Parts: sequence; C-alpha cells; structure tokens
Amino acid sequence: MASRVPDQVVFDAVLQVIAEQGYERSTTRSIAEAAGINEATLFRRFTSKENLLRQAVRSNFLGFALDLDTPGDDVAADLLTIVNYYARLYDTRGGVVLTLMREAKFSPEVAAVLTEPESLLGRVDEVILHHQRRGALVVEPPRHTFFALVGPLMMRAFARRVDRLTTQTPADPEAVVRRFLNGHRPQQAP
Amino acid sequence: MASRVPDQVVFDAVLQVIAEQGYERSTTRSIAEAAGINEATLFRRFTSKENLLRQAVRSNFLGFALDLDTPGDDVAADLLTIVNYYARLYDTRGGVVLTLMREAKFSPEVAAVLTEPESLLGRVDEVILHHQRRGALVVEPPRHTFFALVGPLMMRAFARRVDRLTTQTPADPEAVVRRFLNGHRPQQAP
DNA sequence: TGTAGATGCAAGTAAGCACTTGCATCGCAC
DNA sequence: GTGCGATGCAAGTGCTTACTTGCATCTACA
Repeated sequence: MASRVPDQVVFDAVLQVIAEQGYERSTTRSIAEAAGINEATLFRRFTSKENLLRQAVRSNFLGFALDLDTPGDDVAADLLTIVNYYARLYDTRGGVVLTLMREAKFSPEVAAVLTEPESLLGRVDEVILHHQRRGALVVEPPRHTFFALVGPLMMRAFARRVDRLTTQTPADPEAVVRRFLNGHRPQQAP
Repeated sequence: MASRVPDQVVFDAVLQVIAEQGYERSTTRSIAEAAGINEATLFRRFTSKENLLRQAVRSNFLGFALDLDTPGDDVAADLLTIVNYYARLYDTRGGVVLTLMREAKFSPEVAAVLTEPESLLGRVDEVILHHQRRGALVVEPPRHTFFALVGPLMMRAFARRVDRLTTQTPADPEAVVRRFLNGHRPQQAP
C-alpha cells in the first residue's frame, strides 16, 4: 500500500538532519519530525536507524554517476571530469558526505553503509594511473595525486560548514585543474 | 597535594582516546581507564568531560607555537613554515585535530574548546595577504589560498585514518610548497 | 606515629536514546 | 458501507552515559 509520505521524502530528511547534526547526534525522533511522520512509523517502515541511512544513501547515489569509463589522451579533460564531479557532490551533498566520512572511522554502522560509494575511488585511481603511465603526471601513489587534486576543494567544502570566516564562493573546477597541473607535470623546470 | 597520576598523563590519554573514538563516543570510563585512574577521580579533579577536554587541548597547544611574526620577502620560505607546522601537527596530533574540527560543527561543547587554536589561522591569513600585496601570490580570499596550500596535506592525514588503501608516507613539505607555487603565481604563462 | 587530603571502589541517580507495543483512526479497494 | 493495512499517539522497555556519593584505603608530611 502506498505510504502517506513517500520514501524519497524521508530519505531527503535523513540526509539533511545528518548533515546538520551528524549521525550519532541525530535522533530518530528528530528525523521523524523532519520527515513529517511518526517515529513509530519510521521503525515500522525502515526497521532500524542504520538501515534507514543505508537506504537513503543508496537511493541518493543512484542518480550520481561518474562518467569515467574510458580515459583518453587529454589529462586536463579527465581531471576536469573528476573535479567537476566532486565539486558538484560537495556542493549538493557536502554536509552528509563529509559527515559520514568522518564518522565512518568510529562507527562500523556508518562504515558499512559507505562501501558502495567508495568503489568510485577505485575508478579514479585507474584514470590517474593511466595518465601516469602516459607520462602526463608525476608518478606517485594515485591516492596522493587524488588528494592533491581534490584536497583544496574538499577542504573548502569542509570548512564552509565549520568556519564562518571562509568565503562561500564555490571553487572554479577549471582553475583547480590548471593550477594542479602546473605543479604535477613531470620533469618540470626548477 | 600532588596527584598520583600527573595531569599531563591524563591529558595525553584524553587526546589519544578522542583521536581513536571521537569525542562523543569516548566515554569518561574509557578515558579514566586509559589514564590509569578511577572515573570518580576524573570528575573530582577535572569537574566535567568538557572541562577535561579544554584543559587537555590548552596544555597541548602551549608547546606548539607557529613562528610567523615577521613575514619577509621570500614567499616560499614563509609558506614552507606554514606547511611544516601543519605537517608536524597532523603527524603528531592529526587524529585529535581532525576529529575535533569535525565534531566542533555539531557540538557547542567542542567548538567552545577550539577557539584558542583557531586564532592561529588569523596570523596565517595575514602572511598570505602580505604576499598577495607584494604580488607574489594570486589575489583571492586568504582562506582559499590556505586550503589550496594545506588541503592536499590535510586530506592525506585525514584519509590516513579512515582509508587503509592510502599510503602512510608523510608528505614532503618542500614539494607541497613548490607545486603549490607553480599554480599560484600571478600572471603565469598559459 | 598521626592526620589530612587525595584516591579507589561500588553503588546509585537522572537523563537520553533506539526501539516496541497497544489502540484508535484514517484512507482506499471491493 | 465494510474490511484491511498503514498511520498517529502515548506510554513504556532496556541500555548507555555523564556525573555523584559514601566509605575504606593510601600517601605525604608534621
């Protein structure tokens, strides 16, 4: 039977509340209130808090694909794809993503939920390795390259939610890639 | 009267436990156990969990000064000072620092404790502004420059504690500064 | 040696939390 | 209209946690 409040509305409420409060601090009561349903109904429909988060994350990342399957000869273009993806992700879902990343370390519950989105990083690694082999990037562990590329972006999104002195302007992905490449082309001039 | 277990030992235990568990998950019982004292003694000596954290943070940042008072004509040297400082901070206290940064957003308790260490960022801002005026750095909000500089470093320290695929090698501060400058000198060649 | 203050120990208090349950109600298919 | 399944409501259960308390014990210092 159809529910009065559709699942997707509840999922959005979950992610919003968690973005604001963190997973541990966000109570099922406040989630239910934000979703506009009763707390008991929440458990009847989604069984547990962990399962609720899992379904919310899954349903939310379904429409958020990274188109990276065939890395080409253009480093800048491929890196721009990656940076664009994360810029969009942090702009729309930055609160949840960073919150969950942090809490995953302490909470096996949260960590279990994040395995699916994490598989994405594997594909990013492959693109970076591809361009390292082509001689277009400094050879180093691909995660290092990734953090040097996306680090400035992530830190700004991260800080935007903590530090009110930080400007709210979103980063320009093309500038990020250009500046990154100026520092990470191999055999650069001293 | 002298305590059986000196304060500094308790403070180290607090920061260690919080680094591993996060502030909210770390119970006063586990902190007491790690410090080798009784939980009741913990409250008799330090009043509350929040006050305990405050004293621990304060006593720990006292010996951790950033020597930045007189920015000079050498951008690279001043940036290296900053990067070295944060590299050292994240290597020795990375777990606590990043944990507290994240939790500060949700917990007024934690946020209140972090005001002192945050004043450091103001001095970093001034150094960046100084070199922007000298024409040695792209003109932009200083926090943006800061995140572009330290972001790669922080993300690696951050990920090192979450993601076991990330290499444990600490970053090389000189390489970080060199690569950063290649992307952030004004009027660069296309 | 004697004493005061700090500690350990064990039990307890009060609050918040995820999750449950019983019952009245509401909306929809027939 | 009637019945059924999903909902709202209110109360409750059991657990964890920060924090307290009363008492025995230890240690430093006179």
